[in-house]
Amino acid sequence: MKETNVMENSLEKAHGRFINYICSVCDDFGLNRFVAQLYGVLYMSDRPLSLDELTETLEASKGNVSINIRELEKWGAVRKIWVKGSRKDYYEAELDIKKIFLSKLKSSMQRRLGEVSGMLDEFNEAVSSCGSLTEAEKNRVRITKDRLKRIEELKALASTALALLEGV
Amino acid sequence: MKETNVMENSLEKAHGRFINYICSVCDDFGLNRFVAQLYGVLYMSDRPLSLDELTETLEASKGNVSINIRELEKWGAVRKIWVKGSRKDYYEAELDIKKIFLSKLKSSMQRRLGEVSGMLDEFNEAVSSCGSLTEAEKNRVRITKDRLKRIEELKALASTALALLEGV
DNA sequence: ATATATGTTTAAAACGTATTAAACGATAAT
DNA sequence: ATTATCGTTTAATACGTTTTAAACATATAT
Repeated sequence: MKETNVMENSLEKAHGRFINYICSVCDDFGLNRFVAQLYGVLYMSDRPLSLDELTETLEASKGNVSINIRELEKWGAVRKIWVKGSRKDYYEAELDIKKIFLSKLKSSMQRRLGEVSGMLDEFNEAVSSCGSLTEAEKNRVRITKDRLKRIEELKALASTALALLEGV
Repeated sequence: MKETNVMENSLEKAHGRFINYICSVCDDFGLNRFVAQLYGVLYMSDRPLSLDELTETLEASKGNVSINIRELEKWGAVRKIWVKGSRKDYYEAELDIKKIFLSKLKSSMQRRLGEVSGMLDEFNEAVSSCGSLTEAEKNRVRITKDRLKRIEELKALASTALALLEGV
């Protein structure tokens, strides 16, 4: 056996382990494992790969590759590359994982903060629009107000945390 | 219609919206929606609730409640409360959501960092244990080394970020 | 113009996870 | 001791998501 085969094999094995790793990170965030596999292959590749090559490497249908590579594109995790003399689409990985992560975090955070604001408004309206109450009812309102305050604080905290992370 | 019913209804509606909200946050992190519902009900409750009450409120089977409430307990998101004169288990929510989030983040981060270390070791071994290579092979090794360096940096970054978050 | 190469869409199948109902075990009340 | 009350476990089911294969659309080469 040639020595270079040893390298190929052990490198391949390590690449496989890397892909497994980011798959399980994807699991943690409720993301499709296949996008992780796509990204992993591209991240470790020394050149842009075509859909065909990805289909072959990952032994998946081209429909599956097509759908999920565009998902990655939306996140800015991969980008389409034009290759001279070829009609195919080629993709390469964005190598700055922190950038990908933060941009995704930022956009979802913004949506979330908006949702929380709407929710808090609804709560405040519900709480403020009530007149004479029994003791038990007063207690429920008191508790709800306390929870509102906590969520309000949490919301502020989330903004701060995001700003901090961007600065790291 | 009594004015207090208005309060009950609008409060209930707002609580429902809150639960929907944290359900969708759970989705973002790949968590079971039902744990969010359980937590939401307890978070908004003015007293500890029994498994029976949770079963009834959420119209779920007691097996389901049993399994998922223990999941929440593991995360420190709810705690069991002893109620005098009752044989039932009662639960109340941990109200400090930041604390729950960080403790979960911390433990999973620690596991992850360990995994990354193991992975990097494997890579370094694979890369270093190869002698004479063709030009193409040299290139693959060069790329792999570059990716290793990036992951290494990311790992350090993650530690820093976690420490920062804890300080917020 | 036609055929070929490519990426996308879609309806059906495969798959994994969540949920249930029922059996079970343990504890406390009678 | 027996019965009633709880919580847990488990095997089967329901459910949603992912994946596929095939039809489709589009563009390029011949």
